[in-house]
Amino acid sequence: MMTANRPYKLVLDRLNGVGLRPTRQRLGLARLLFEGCDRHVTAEQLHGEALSADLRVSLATVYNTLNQFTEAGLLREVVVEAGKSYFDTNTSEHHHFFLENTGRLEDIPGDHLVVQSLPKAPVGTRIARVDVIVRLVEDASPATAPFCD
Amino acid sequence: MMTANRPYKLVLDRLNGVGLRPTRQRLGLARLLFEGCDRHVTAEQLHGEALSADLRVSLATVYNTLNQFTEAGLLREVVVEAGKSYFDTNTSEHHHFFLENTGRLEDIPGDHLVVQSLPKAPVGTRIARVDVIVRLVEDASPATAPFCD
DNA sequence: CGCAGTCTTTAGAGTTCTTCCAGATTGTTG
DNA sequence: CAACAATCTGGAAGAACTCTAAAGACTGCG
Ligand SMILES: [Mn+2]
Ligand SMILES: [Mn+2]
Ligand SMILES: [Zn+2]
Ligand SMILES: [Zn+2]
Repeated sequence: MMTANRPYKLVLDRLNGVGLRPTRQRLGLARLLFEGCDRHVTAEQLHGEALSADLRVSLATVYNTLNQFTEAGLLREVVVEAGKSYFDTNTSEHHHFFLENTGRLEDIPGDHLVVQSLPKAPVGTRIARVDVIVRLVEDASPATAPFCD
Repeated sequence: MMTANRPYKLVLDRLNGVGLRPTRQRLGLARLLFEGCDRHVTAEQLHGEALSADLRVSLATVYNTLNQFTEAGLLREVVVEAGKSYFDTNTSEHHHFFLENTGRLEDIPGDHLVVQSLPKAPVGTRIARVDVIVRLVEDASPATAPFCD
């Protein structure tokens, strides 16, 4: 669209950086994932985007690629609903809003949310990750009188 | 084992309280769920327990019952892994440890954990629930050499 | 009681999401 | 460019549910 080579180079470096062979499919998927702003996608979604972008790739390869990228630390998997995985291009520590109506997953902006006084992990274990999911539902009345919390 | 009637009465009242007809299956499952301490079970697990306890019940009924109990507020569903639901007999507000190795889900004791400065929900939405999952992994090597990032 | 109407259970089929498989293709190395 | 391992692919398989249709269980009423 605006660029043809430079960004290619960037994702190429990223693949090389984690030791994944830069195949046509992986490069294409990586561009879809990493060339824009941060995203939260499902495998089906990404597969659809790939096909729209004329990147021929099977769904199995999309799953393989998402899992490989996750193992390599380029993505992070977020579980919000039984039976559906989201892959997050933002791998830094952060938490999520989940819009139950639409199924959209969004980052909670800034450093708003803080988890305090985490108990220590039981003996023999250590904390691998803390996930906070704030589940949102559509507000009942649209334009109502103000409402005191 | 130790009691035969009294506890039956308790779960019976509980079913009546939420307007669910006290069938053999629902009573049996309710006893397994509510007569001991708080639990976090999957449908398959509970089905296995039911069979062991000589309660003949199909897996479909276990799913139906868990979903009905959840709708009725007797249980709460917790999602920790894509493709697997846990049902929690503790319906009060609390958070969880998830032991990734064993697949066990446990309550975080006391009021240890606090989520602070939750951002306000985006317009048109309201917060339905906040889930915190602390993922634990088996502690690797106890004393390893330090490692610079 | 005895039957009707309604709710519940069930086996098995269907769905959805994801992984596996085995043969074909591609990327890399020399 | 040949050789070989890594990768890709469509379709089959798997896992976790959900639905369907028919049989069975409760309940209220006569
Ligand atoms: Mn995965
Ligand atoms: Mn459910
Ligand atoms: Zn995110
Ligand atoms: Zn719990």
